[in-house]
Amino acid sequence: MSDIHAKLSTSIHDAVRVRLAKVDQRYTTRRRLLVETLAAAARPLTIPEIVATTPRLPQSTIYRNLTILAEVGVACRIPGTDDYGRYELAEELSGHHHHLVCTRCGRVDDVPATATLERALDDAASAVTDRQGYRVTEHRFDQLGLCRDCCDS
Amino acid sequence: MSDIHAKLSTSIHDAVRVRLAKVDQRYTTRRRLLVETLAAAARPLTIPEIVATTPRLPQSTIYRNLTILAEVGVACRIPGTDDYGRYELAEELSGHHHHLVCTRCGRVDDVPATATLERALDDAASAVTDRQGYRVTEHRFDQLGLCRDCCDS
DNA sequence: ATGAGTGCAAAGGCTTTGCATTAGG
DNA sequence: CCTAATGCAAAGCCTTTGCACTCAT
Repeated sequence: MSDIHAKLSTSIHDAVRVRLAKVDQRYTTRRRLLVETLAAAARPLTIPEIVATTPRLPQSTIYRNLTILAEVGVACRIPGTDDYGRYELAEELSGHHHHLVCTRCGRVDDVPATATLERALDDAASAVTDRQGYRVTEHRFDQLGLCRDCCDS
Repeated sequence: MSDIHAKLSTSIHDAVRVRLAKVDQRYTTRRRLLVETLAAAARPLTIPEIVATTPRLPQSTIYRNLTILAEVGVACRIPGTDDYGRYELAEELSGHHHHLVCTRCGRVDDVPATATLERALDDAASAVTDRQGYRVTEHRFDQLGLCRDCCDS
C-alpha cells in the first residue's frame, strides 16, 4: 500500500472514530474491518460480497455494524436494481460521486461527479424547492445500462 | 372524468393490451385495475398503498401482475429509501420524469424533467460510455430531502 | 468491573410460489 | 373448451432481534 493510501486510510479511521465517539460507540476491530473493506472497494458492495470478503465476520455483525455506521454518517446504503442492499462509504468520507448500475447483473460502480453536471443538478434542485415545497438536501444520479462484462457476453 | 383523461386512459389501455398480447398474456380485469390505479396516482405507489386502493385484489395478485406488467414494459419498480417496493407506469407510457424522495417518511413524488437538465444528464451519459465501458441506456435522477409535510412537522 | 460489542440462532416482514379453482378468448 | 389467471395459504429470502458471552475502557 502506498503512502498516499496509508494516509487516506488513517484520516478516514480518525473521522470514523470521532463520529462513533459522538454517540458513545467504540471503534472496534470489526467496525474497522468493515470500513477498510468499504474503502478498498471503490464501489458499493452487497452484503453477500462483504460476507465473502470478510469470512471472520458473521452476517449479524455485518448487518448490525453497517446499520450503526450508516447512522453516524460513515456508511450509506444505496438502492440498486436487485434484492440486495449495497453499502459504501458515506460521500463525506469518499467524496461525491454518482453510480453506474448494470441492469443485467446488478453490479454498481462509482463514477466521479463533474462540475458542470453538478451545476445542472443543483439548478434542478432549487427549481424543485421553489415549486413543490420539498427541501432538497442531496441527490442521486444513477446511470443504468450494461457493464463492460454484460456488454460483451 | 374529463374527456382528456378518458382519451388518455384509452390510449394507455390499448398500449398495454398490445404489449401483453406480444407475450400471449391477457388484459384481464385485475390488470386493468392496476394500470388505472398507477395512472391515477401520478407518483410511485407502494404495494401497501395499492392494496389499500384496490381492496378487491389480494396481495398475491397485485405482486404477480405488477411483476408481469413490469416485464412487458408497462410498469416499473423504483427504489426508494425504505423497505417497500414502489411501482409506477413505465416512462414510455407516462413520460420521462424524475423523483423527489422524502428521506423521513419515504414518500416519492414525480417531478417533470426539464430540457436543460436532460441535456446535462445526456452529456454525462456519453462521457461515461466513453470512459468506463458501460453502455448507458437510461438514467435515474432522484432528489432527496423533506417533503412539505415533513418540513412542517 | 461494567457496559458496549459480538455470535448464534430464531423471529420478522416483504415478496414469491404451489395448487386447486375460476374466468377469459 | 382449454389454457391463462386468480386466490388462498405456505414457503423463501434478506434482514433484524433476543440473549448469553466476550471484550474494551
